[in-house]
Amino acid sequence: MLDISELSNVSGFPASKLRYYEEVGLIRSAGRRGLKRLYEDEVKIRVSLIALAQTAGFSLLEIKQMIGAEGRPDFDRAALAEKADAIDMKIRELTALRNGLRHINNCTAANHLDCPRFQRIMHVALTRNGQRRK
Amino acid sequence: MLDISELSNVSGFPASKLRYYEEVGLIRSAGRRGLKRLYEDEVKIRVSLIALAQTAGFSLLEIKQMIGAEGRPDFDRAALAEKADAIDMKIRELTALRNGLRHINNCTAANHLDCPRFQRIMHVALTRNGQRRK
DNA sequence: TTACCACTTCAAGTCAACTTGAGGTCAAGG
DNA sequence: CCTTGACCTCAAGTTGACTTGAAGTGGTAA
Repeated sequence: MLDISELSNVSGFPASKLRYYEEVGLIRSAGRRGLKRLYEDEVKIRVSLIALAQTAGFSLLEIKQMIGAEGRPDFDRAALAEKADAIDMKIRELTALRNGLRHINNCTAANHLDCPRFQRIMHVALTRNGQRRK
Repeated sequence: MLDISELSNVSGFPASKLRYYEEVGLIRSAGRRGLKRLYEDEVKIRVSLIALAQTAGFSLLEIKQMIGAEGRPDFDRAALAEKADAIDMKIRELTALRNGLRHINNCTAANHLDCPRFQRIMHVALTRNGQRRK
């Protein structure tokens, strides 16, 4: 059991953020000492996961679908598989983007974006683009 | 040369978004016919790149550092290399996250987040977390 | 027992990234 | 020449993800 300042210290998240996450149901406190929140150790991992998923560009709502909202009510396997697939896609896109940037960095073409080599590198990522838009 | 509705069609972005991107300097119109914007073909790739980088979780400001703001003023190689490295990191984290989710999906442990196998999968991504926080 | 102070709540403020709406303009077709 | 409609500008509104500030509370040390 740790209180909010301890969790704040190990996670690097300000207390306000942790309270906010609790409010929206991403984490939960196991109880109170007086009016002060007490968190289980598990929460540390949850918070790390949240940070991780966020840098990956997922919204708090999407993250909720991944790591679950309330305490236990078993994960939605279908949603989870879907998210995993979405991440797979993102990885492929990011890989293309990274390769594209690295290519630009030692490409001599006048206009990098028009460079056919660049466009070939990015091809997979760029062409799927029209379809992705809702 | 294409006008804003054509660009909107091929990119899937509403015209308002394209005007906004122009306002903040992510794209630019090559001129006007009357008061209507005209875009060069290059812009299509730029817009795709923006979409791509956005799903990867980069802010418009960061994207500006990758694909450049104005017309030409050569890319900042250092910044570009840095971004490529950041993407590399993200790829590693996403890979861990994906593997973690897939593991959860056929793990029988009561509390998935406490499952040692899960934690080992996520280890790389989770431990770097405290350091990442500014 | 009282004072301290780290916590609490709740409302309001902030910032990025857009969207919406009102009112204006101008090239093209009739 | 005149209307039409797709574009324009600019201000204000929206949403997600928080932060900030004012006012309250209650274990703990003195």
